[in-house]
Amino acid sequence: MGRQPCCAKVGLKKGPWTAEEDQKLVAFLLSHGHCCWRLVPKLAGLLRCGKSCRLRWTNYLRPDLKRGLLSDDEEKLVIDLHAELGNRWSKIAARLPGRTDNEIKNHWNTHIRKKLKKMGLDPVTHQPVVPCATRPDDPLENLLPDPDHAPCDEPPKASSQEPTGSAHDNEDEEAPKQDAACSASSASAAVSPSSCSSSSASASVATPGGPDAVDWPDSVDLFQVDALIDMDWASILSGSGGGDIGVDLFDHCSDVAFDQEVWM
DNA sequence: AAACGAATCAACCGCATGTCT
DNA sequence: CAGACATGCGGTTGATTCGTT
Repeated sequence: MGRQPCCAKVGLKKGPWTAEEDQKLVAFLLSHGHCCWRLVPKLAGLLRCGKSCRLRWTNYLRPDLKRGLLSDDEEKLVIDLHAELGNRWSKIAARLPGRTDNEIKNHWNTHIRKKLKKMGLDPVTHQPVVPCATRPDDPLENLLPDPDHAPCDEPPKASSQEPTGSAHDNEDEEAPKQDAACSASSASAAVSPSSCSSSSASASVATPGGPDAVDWPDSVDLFQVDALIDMDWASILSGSGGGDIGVDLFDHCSDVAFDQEVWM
């Protein structure tokens, strides 16, 4: 049997999220945390699949997200970590509190890669680029002005990505638990550890961020969010009797001065 | 001011992995 | 142990924004 698609695709919305959808999702997650993402859209009253909700929360709505360009220090760290870990964006993001794997991946592809190339470094191996002329077997590529697409710029994957299994096996041991707990790729982890959420959250609030930065009100207590994430879902669901969870989704939002207008 | 191309980034897709029964 | 299912991850796409002509 093939696996079920992540959601019954029929009737589910795709594409950019509206402010109203964001509001529903945030209100729901702040009130109840999440148990299984598949149920979140249903319970929050969203016509989205759980995957989409998770992604939206992880990459955009989480209260501890920093917004805006990576600082020089962060960029340096990303480069170092990439040299160490390869394209393991989630692992890299885990070492940068308040940053998401998607954000780092995008930043890498749009900014850092170019920078490294300008510096004459191979963005994959982090070694000085070997001139294509040394590869006479591919005359067509040698004509390309942009090394981006030249094969000589793309060494065998194994050279930079860890040899299958090895790095994968080690990385979790190498990464301190604390850092892992700050993982940007896990919504629950992202808001739960007090050590990182408190620091990164304050940073995110303080950071001017991009124009569309999610401006979380100071009154959002991330420790409280932490607790919410770990709520007793069994009881919530058993009392829900299906779609109706018996809780006003926006009930708790007065506490956090929830205002989507302000965010956007 | 309009048209065009490049750059950016949010979101999607499919596969991998972990967990449960 | 195998199959089903949920979640996580990395690659890719496409809409939007920005800069240049």
